[in-house]
Order: sequence, then structure tokens, then C-alpha cells
Amino acid sequence: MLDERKLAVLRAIVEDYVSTTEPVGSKALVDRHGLDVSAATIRNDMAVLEEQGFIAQPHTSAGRIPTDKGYRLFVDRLSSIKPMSAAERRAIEAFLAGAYSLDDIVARTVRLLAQLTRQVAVVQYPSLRRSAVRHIELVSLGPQRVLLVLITDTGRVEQAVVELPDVAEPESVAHLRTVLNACLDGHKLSDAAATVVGLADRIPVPERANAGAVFSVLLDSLAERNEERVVFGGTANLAAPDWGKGLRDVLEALEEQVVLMRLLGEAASPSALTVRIGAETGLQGTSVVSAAYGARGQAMAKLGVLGPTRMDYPSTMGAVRAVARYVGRILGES
Amino acid sequence: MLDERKLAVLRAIVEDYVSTTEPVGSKALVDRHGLDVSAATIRNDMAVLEEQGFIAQPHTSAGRIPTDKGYRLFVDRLSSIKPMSAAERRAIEAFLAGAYSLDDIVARTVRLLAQLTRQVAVVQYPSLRRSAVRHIELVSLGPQRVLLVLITDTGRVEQAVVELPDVAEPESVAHLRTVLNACLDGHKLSDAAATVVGLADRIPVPERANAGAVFSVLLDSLAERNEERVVFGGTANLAAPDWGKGLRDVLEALEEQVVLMRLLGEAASPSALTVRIGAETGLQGTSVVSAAYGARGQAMAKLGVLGPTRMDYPSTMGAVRAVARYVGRILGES
DNA sequence: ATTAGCACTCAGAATGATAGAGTGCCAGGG
DNA sequence: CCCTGGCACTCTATCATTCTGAGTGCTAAT
Repeated sequence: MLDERKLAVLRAIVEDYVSTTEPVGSKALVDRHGLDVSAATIRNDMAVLEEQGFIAQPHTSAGRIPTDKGYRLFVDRLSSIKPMSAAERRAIEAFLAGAYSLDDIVARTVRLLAQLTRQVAVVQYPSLRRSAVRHIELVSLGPQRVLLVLITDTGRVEQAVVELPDVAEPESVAHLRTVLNACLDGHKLSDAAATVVGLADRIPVPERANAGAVFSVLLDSLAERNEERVVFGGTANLAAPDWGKGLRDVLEALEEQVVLMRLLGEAASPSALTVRIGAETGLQGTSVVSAAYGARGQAMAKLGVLGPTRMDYPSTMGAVRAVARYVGRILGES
Repeated sequence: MLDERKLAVLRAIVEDYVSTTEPVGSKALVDRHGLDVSAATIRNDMAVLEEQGFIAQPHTSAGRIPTDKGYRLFVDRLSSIKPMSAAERRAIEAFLAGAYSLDDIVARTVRLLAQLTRQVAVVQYPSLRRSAVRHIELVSLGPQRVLLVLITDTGRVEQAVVELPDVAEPESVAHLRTVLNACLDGHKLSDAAATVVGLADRIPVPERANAGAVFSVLLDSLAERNEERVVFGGTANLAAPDWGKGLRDVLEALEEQVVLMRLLGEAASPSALTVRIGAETGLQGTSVVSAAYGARGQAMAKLGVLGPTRMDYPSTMGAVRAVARYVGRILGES
């Protein structure tokens, strides 16, 4: 159906179109690429490719541009990820190594990705569920209010105010803290639910209601919240006059955590790249290249970039993969 | 020089131009506003206003549009801040009241401001210097590493990893924590510097180096960092086809903390509005309306919105003032 | 299967004519 | 002295028209 040359033609069309932003015609193709056939032959091939839906013509007398389906084929079978140069790798490493907190790591990652790809970068915070509790702190804020602070082994600090059902004496708060730390220290939050069940017995009855409130915040609120935290940057790269009309949609999507999460896609194994093209993202003319990242081979969250459908996929994929790896490594160290 | 009517003409021009985005001519003016004079008279007035630099003509046969100087005069003398309606005030209050942490308050404030004004909202985190220490926590992360957690009376939790010069035993860390809490609890960070000086005496000599490291991070790093934290949102409102070319500049400015800080301007007394117009902001075609906010009459940080020079100043100023007040109030309660 | 040649299509630039919005200025009237 | 009606003038925006060139699809020949 699609012989070797037709694939080469498609590849050439994608590459040319990506670099020039202009529909590419048969003549230009034979000139710029080493195809040893005439323009007419290419035209026949292009007619076939168009019939199959890989390329399209904006209007009758124009060259061809790839369709979403064309990009799909290009990404899946016609291109290979472009590895980062040694210099780039060093730069990535140096840039991330300077981070002093999880917030900082995430912030730097966003900047890095945006700079490297010249596109919008999106980074999800590492999940708390998979990380272990290092310390839990309770601080009285008032008679029926405590501040719950959770410190994990990835260096993350999470906080939440808990409204207590009953008045709590300072001693009972202190006691609760001791119990919590004794039981949860070193455990993963994902296992904590099981641990906590047996915990209630150890709390004196009058304090159980309060303890329950703290537990539920700890498990639901804190752990959940983080999974939904997504940060983005590099929006200045949207100003390139692409998109045009869709720009508003993109900006709106970026501000909706939920949409952003969906864009990053389902979890996958670390460093495995996901590429969603055009309509697949729900945003017209937009593609998303994403990867899972995490320490020690465990996927903890996702990160990626969002750009116009006509982006340089090999380079972008190379950058995303490299950054995902280095972030995972940094996270593993801290 | 500028009689009553000329000022009215300027006001009318600003209002019309803001609502239509189109140069306004003498005819349209007399029609839409209750000016009891003829178009010719208005033309004469406009000629004067133009000569003085308050309005300008895009081209010969077009109407007039306000210049930066014109907007300035309008804001300073020709308009009054439009108060929020009761319904809007209730909405603001309800929206902010649901917040459960400082992060959340700030995030909600940004969304609120962006929605109310349909522009880009910018909010600076409340300064730590002015808030009092409620609790300090030190957690060992390794032999020469501790995690410093600072909890303030505004409910903010700040964290930083401190690299210690010497190896620290768990007991010495615990001791340091006790001393820190005893001395700083209830004190403001801005006074902490003085307090800390006398503190060194109470620390055994072998631990002094470590204590010093913790102090300096506490004072410099934590307190400073926060003052530079600025959050923005509502960028989707940039997609309105204004700006055109300057859009990239605006987006870039938004991603640069430093620039953003400068845009918010110098500190002022709470609820006092600052309006910077056009060139005054350093961003062509862009204006910034900002206000200081803080609990109990103390200015703690600034917030504002950024929009096209031709924005609805009275409404925007009303929204910014209202939000600044309510945020201050919420902050005062927690 | 490939190629050269040719007629055909169509977007975009260039041109020119037109309409209309808005101005500036002047002379007359309160 | 200020206001007003009238009028000539100046542009821009718009539309229709033309022209050009890039690019195609088809066909007949290799």
C-alpha cells in the first residue's frame, strides 16, 4: 500500500513543513531532498498519500501539509527520538542540581523544559501516595483547629488546617502527634489507610472524633490534593503567531488543573513517551508530548510539553525524555 | 486652560473608546452623551485637547483616542472608583471564605481577580517579615542535613533544607529546636534578627556553627524568598485580540518574578490604589492597577491586575480595591 | 513504473475606483 | 467672545478587478 518511497515523501513533507510552516509542493521536495525521481512521480505519490488521509491541501493550488494522521505515522514509524547533545545534558544536570526544595525542583523543571523546547511546559507534582512519611507535625491554631504538617522522604512538606469536631487540649494534640508519628513514620501514604484502621483503638474515646478528623484530612485531602497539582510555564512561546484563534482555548486549558491533568495522560512507565496529536488532545492544532518520571524506576507523576501540531517531534521528544530522566534521578537522591 | 466642558469631552472620549475600541469622532460624541453643543464645538475642544497631548488621531480622517496622558487625567480627576454591587461583594466573600490554607487563599484570589476584571491577575504572597512565628520545626534528613519548617500566625508554612557545617546528633537538633521555639515563638521575623544575636550564648560551643547555619537560612532565605513570590492567572484574557504584538512581551514579563514585582510597584498603605498607565509600566499598551493588602491595617504585600491601557478603570479599580480588602480581612481572621 | 508536457485552478498581491467618516476652518449670529 | 452651520478636504477602509505564479492532475510517451 505505502511503499518505501511514499513513506520517505511523507517524512520529507513533515520535516519541510515543520521547518518552514508553509505547504510544501512536489518541486520543492525533489530539490531539497535527495529523491532521485521527478516531480511528477512525487505528485502521484502525494495523490495516494492524500487519498489515504496522511496529507491535505489547504486549497487547490497549494502544496500539501500533513494531517494529524500523517504526523501520527511520522512519529510512530518515520522518525527517531533525537538524543540531547552532551552539552545539553550537562546543562540540564547543572540546572536541576541547584534546586533546594521540591517546589524549586518543579519550578526549575518547568523553566528548563520550556527553554529547551521553546514551548509550553507542564509538570505535575510528584504523587504523595508513593512517598513515605518522614514526619508529621500538629500545631494548635486554636481550640478547635490544628495545623497538620506532613513531611515526606522526597522532601515535600504539605500542610492543611484541620477543623476539629471537639475542643482539644494541648496534651491531647501532643498525644495524637506522638501516636501518628509512631505508627506512620516510614510508611507509605498508600499503605497508611490500612495502618490507620487499627490506630483508633489506641486513642482514648473522647479524642477519637478529633483523631478521625485529622486522619481523614491526612489521607484524603493531603494525598489527593497533590496529585492534582500541575504547574506550567513558557507561555510566552505561545505568542509565536501560530495557533491564531485557538490560543484562547490553550490558555484556558492551561489554567484548568483538570484539563491539564487529562492532557498529560494516563500514567506509564518512567521515560516512556506519550505523544498525542491534534484532535487526540482535545485542543485543535495542539500536540502534547509527555512522559512519566519518578525516582528508582517508580512512576510518580508526569511531565511534558504542549505545542503546535506542527512541532519538531524528534527534538521535543528527546528533550522531554532527557528532562524526565534527570528529574527522576534528582528526586531519587534527595 | 481646560474648562469644564473640555474635561467632559475627554471623559466621554475615554469612556466611548474603552467600550468600543474604536476612535471616537465629534459627531458620535454629541449623539451618545448629553452634550448640549454642536459637533463643531466639540471639534474645537478636541483640537485643544490634542494640542495638549491628551488625545491623538491614529490618522487624519479618524476620530480621537486617548493618550497615556489622557488616561492619566481621566483616572486622577475625571472618574471615580466604581464600587462593587452587593451581590458581587457577597460573591467575593463567599469565594474567599472557603480557603483552607494560605496557598489556597492566594490561588483563589488570583482566580477571583481574573474573573472579576476579565484581565490578568497578579498576587504577591504576604511577606513573612511582618508575621509572627507560631512554630519552628527541625527534622533530621541526614547527618549534616535538616529540614527547617517555619509556621507563622498567618497560617503560612515555609520549608527549606539546611546543610550543616558539622555532623549533628539528633539530641542537638532537638535542643536547637527547643531553643529556637522558646526564643522566637510569638516574635515577628522582622525583629528576629535582634533576638537571634543574644541566642548564640545559649548554644553550646560545638553546636554553634550548626545553629548559625539554621539561623541564617531562617532569616535570609525563608523570609526573603517569600517576598519575591508572585503568582498570576487569567492569562486567557490576553487572547482578546488587543495587544497584538506586545503579547509576547506581556507573557514574558509575567514569567519573570522580578519584572512582576516591579509592576506591582512600591508598597503603599492598604487599599490605596496605584494605577500605572502605558509607558509607566514599561510595557507598551499595558496598564497595571494594584493595591497593597494586609491584615489589621498593615500592608503585607501587593496585588493587582494587568490589562490593556484602554481598560475600564473605574470598574477595575473597584474590583481590585474590594478584593484587597477582603483578602486582608480573611488573612486577619486565620 | 516513470517522466515530460500542458492545461487548469486558485490564493494572494497589485491596482484603481468609491464611499464615508471625520476633520479644519470660516463666516455669521447670539 | 463663544458657539454654530456649512463646506471643502483628507484619509482609510472596502470592494471589484486584474494579474501572476505556484502547484496540481491528467495524458501520452518512454
